[in-house]
Amino acid sequence: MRDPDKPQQIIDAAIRVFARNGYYNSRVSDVAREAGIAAGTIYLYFKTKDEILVTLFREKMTEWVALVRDAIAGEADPLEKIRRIVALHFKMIEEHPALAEVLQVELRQGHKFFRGASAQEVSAYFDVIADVLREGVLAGRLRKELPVKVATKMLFGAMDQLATSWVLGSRGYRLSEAAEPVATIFLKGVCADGV
Amino acid sequence: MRDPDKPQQIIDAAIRVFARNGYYNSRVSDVAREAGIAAGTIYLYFKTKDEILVTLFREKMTEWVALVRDAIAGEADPLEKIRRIVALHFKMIEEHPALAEVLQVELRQGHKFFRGASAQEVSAYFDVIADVLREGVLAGRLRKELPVKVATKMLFGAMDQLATSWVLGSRGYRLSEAAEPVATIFLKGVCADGV
Amino acid sequence: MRDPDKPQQIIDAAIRVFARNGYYNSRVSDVAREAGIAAGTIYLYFKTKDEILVTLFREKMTEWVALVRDAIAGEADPLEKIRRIVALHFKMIEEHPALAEVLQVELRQGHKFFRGASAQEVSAYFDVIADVLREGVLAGRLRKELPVKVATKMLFGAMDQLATSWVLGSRGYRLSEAAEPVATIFLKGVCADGV
Amino acid sequence: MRDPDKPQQIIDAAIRVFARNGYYNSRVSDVAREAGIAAGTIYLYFKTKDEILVTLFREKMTEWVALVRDAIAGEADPLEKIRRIVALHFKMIEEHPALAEVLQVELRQGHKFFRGASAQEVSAYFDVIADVLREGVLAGRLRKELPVKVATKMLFGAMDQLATSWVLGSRGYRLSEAAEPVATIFLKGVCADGV
DNA sequence: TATGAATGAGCCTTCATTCAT
DNA sequence: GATGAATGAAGGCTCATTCAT
Repeated sequence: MRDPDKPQQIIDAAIRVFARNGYYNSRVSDVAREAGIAAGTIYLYFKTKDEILVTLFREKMTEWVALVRDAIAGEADPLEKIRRIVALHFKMIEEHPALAEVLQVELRQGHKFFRGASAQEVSAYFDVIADVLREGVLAGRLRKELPVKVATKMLFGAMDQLATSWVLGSRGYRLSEAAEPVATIFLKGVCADGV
Repeated sequence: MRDPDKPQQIIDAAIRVFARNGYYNSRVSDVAREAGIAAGTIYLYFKTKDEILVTLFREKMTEWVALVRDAIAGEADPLEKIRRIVALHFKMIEEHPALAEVLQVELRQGHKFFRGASAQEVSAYFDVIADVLREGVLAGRLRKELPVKVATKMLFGAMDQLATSWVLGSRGYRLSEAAEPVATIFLKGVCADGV
Repeated sequence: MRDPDKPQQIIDAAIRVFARNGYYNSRVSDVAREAGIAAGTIYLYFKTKDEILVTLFREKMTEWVALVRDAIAGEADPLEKIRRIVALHFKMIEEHPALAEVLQVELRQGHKFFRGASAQEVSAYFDVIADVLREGVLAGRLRKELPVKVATKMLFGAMDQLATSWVLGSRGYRLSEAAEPVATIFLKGVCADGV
Repeated sequence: MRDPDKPQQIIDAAIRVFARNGYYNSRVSDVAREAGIAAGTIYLYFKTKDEILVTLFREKMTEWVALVRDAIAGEADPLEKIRRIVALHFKMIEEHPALAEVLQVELRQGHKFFRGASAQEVSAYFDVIADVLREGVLAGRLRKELPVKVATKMLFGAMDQLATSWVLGSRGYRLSEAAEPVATIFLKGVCADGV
């Protein structure tokens, strides 16, 4: 009989509130007010304030990774896959800036929560990228001796920084426009020489 | 304010404490204990807990930028300048992991403090990189139509992600070893075609 | 209020729960779960949590006193009556230790509830004892100048302490075995000299 | 530098507050106000609210037992010792009714705190009484086959009940007046026959 | 009548900051 | 200047009670 939509409503409210003020500067009662419920109600669905953040993080990251996987599933060309990942990454940030803000900031907080608690979800995204890169190497499209792990982090870091600048900045431009140059530069950097 | 070393001692203690527990999970009394002084003494040098963080951030970022500027001052080749920046970035992270942890995490916090409070210092580092890239473009070493701002963020993001992974991870390898591949991939990505 | 058994079920559940955790450390929902009903249902039969305790107390004390009265009704000898009271007191404790625990502890709480709320029921038990003692005095079996009120409290206190020790202790012996020595010592203490 | 009188002041305030409202109906801030300090200050001296109660209990019980031991130390006659214990017990209750109320009520709470936490202090008082009774038996003043443990609990229970009635009642008489009859009845009950 | 999700007042505890010494 | 005891506002969480179903 417990409302199955409540947890989602609470998480969505939390995303907005945490994005606005940061996790530590948000009160549980703020999240409740934003969700249009009483503070006590939150504790019917989450044991602690921390759990809201961890759940939020896991859920969204899992969705995100699934979405990316789907988006590249039908594509054969590894290079094109990379282009799609970058485009999708920026598109998602643009459409969910509040979520982006929370994930990016709190992901870095690292401490407590994400060391372990969500290492799985984060590394899943890294795996998606790394898999594509390995695929490209095997297909001869990327440099044979490419250090995949390093390149993976570079691509993620590059996307993440563009996203962060946009999210924390004035957003006076379309982030999506950066997708093509980012992909191009990265791919040029990792491509096999004769390609 | 007789003792001119106190503020520095406090900041150094704060770096260690904040790196260990994060800003919000650190108490002012923790910083005091780490610095070997009484909690009240901190308030002779800093007005609030926040001010410790802001001061810390500004000071260290300023030092950092000056260091980087110096390191590339004597070098004419823009490509080599980039290689030096990457190498120095990783070297500094490796030598001051606690500081790195604080800067990286809190830089992302963005909110309150760094929106404005330290935008100047951060953007100074971006400027260093962007200047080198523009130099490279003018010299014909980098692509003529290179979107410098994007490339700047990409390089910073790539370095920052490598650094973050290393800092928050088990540190079971030398971060410096990543400098060469990172620089190489990036430079390949931004180089003028015939180079 | 259709179901006439519910209040009783709730009270019985409350006895077990309160005995286990104490009144203040028991939740209404604990009592509900123990009774196999929903928390809200309790409020169909009791106005507040306090009322459960007061009702429980009154009901059980009334039963208790009636039982004691019955047990000594057919006995003519006042001394034998005292022996029976002691034996019965210990027997009841032994058979209903959970109830005993609740009554003894909460009886002492005194505050709020029992100052007045249940003074009647408690004093009824004292009255039973006092009546027997007065009877014994009149019959010349007990000391003529016996301070009946004091003696009443002494006997009750003695029984109660034996019971408490047993209830809160490891219960590694039969409380009933103490009935004879307790009665004997008390009666020796209050008997008329020549008897 | 920490004020060595504060813990005592807090405990004394707690005694008054707990006596007035009971432990569970008292707020830490009530104790603070009664002590004339800020609520937070209490936590400089006690880790939790529970600790106040436990400390209070231990400290007072230890003092109490020491006082009783001293009072009978100079007396040779076991019977007279009993008389002194009873007189002192009532005198102390009369002089410190708030303390008495707290000890008596919370002693019965049994749960959590006093099962073990203070078993030592309580049993020390029982030991004092039991020792005197054994002494009396050996001296031939009390019945040879007297069940000392039972008699000990009886005497304690009798005194405690008189005290409780007085403390929780209207106190319209002097509790000390009950000392003589209580001692007399008890001693008559346990005395060797020919005495 | 029975349910249990929802409510929100209430309380313990923490900790940045102050200030008397 | 340096100290650290004291302050008290703030917030996470609990749980008795209500009420829509």
